[in-house]
Amino acid sequence: MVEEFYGSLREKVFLQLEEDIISGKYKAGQKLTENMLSQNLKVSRTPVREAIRQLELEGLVESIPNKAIIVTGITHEDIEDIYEIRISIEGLAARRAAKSITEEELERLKEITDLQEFYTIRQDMKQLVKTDGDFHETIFRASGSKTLKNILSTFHHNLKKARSDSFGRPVRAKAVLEEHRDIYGALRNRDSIKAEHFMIIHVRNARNRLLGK
Amino acid sequence: MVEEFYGSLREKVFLQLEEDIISGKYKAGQKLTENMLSQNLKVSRTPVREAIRQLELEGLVESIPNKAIIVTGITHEDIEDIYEIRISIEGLAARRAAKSITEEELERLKEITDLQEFYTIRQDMKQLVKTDGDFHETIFRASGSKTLKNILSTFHHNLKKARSDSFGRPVRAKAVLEEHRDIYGALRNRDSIKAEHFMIIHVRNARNRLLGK
DNA sequence: CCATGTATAATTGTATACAATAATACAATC
DNA sequence: GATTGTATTATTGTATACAATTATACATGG
Repeated sequence: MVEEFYGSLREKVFLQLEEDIISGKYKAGQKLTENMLSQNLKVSRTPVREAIRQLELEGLVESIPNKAIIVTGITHEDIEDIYEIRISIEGLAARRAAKSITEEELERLKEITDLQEFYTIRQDMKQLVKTDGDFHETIFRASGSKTLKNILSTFHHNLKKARSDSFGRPVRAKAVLEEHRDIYGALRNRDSIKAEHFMIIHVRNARNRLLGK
Repeated sequence: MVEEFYGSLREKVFLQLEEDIISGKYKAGQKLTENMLSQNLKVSRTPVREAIRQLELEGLVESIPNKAIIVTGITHEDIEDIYEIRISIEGLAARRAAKSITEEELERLKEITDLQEFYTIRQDMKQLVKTDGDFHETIFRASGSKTLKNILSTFHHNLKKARSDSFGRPVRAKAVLEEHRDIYGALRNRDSIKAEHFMIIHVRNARNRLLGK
């Protein structure tokens, strides 16, 4: 079943290019042209250009005036950086969320972790990546900080591929589930200290699982 | 003397709108239209749209499909968030920079701090804001981390106005200069521990000077 | 053979025309 | 009077034409 896409062409192009760069279809250093992209994606250059401007700000491409668009991509070092920064600030997001999270958001977290348990048993890696993303996104939205939300959502985007590889073994998925439950429990009790603590541990473990350290 | 602008129209529009939002000319909640902006700035809608997409990613505006562009702006809370996050990660940038900074970049930092001393004596606040920005930008570029550079350059952009207000008194400018010299010295000695330490202190002080805590 | 100038092509930058969508005003109906 | 339907308007979304800039190929002169 093919999933329909209802957004604008620009959004479609943006997501597609992001996917193609993160997945490695377009490799670092590769030169892209607007014509080439608009022909490939069967849209005009206008939505392509708008998408390029956004990718530029995300650091996935570099646009050289009147010359070309160069793919920057996500390097191994970038991933390490992102985890290191996440360790610093995602705990902050959890601490904030413990104070401002709503009952609806807590309900949603519960639903997500239940779903996650279901998919962990089924070993459905694709869905696990999605629920993991949803879990974190709900928390940094609940933090009430636009700045935290902006940074962390970009990070999670850029880690998408790397994380999907990380769910390779069920034992890891189970550890992730337990860590999420710890964080959820702390948020439910509105214990900001524990929420921060568990989140820092979780992100650090996630990094170690991914980078094998 | 009017400063000439040599970049693209899109860049000009982006910087102008960013300035207008950060300075408060366009207030939070205000509705903008592409036509209005293109008429004001005497350019077509194309560069305006591209600029809007970037501002959207920076979180300065919110674009509602087929309806309008709503100004989000920078709130007092956003500024507090930005400083709190900067305290977490700008020290990291300094630590990295201590390891990877080049002789040229060190030379540049020296020039910047010398200039800063000059402007501190002259009490030229406008130039002090600029040199302060240059100092930090040089360091997080020297960190060699694309991710750190991206985040911190956005932060410094968004803090532009707030910081220009903070340089109001010469005693403060002098404190900033001393802190910069400490950081420079640590980087010159490639002492990553001290570089991180002094940077954290500096950002914390900057926040306190700005927010009066 | 190398340097330089020039014409050509490729690419991005901008403007404009038109399409799609959502809001609004207003009339018709109950 | 309230509600619903419809025409109009306003706004964003997309495509295309053209301008400006840069790269490339090639010829020309030393």
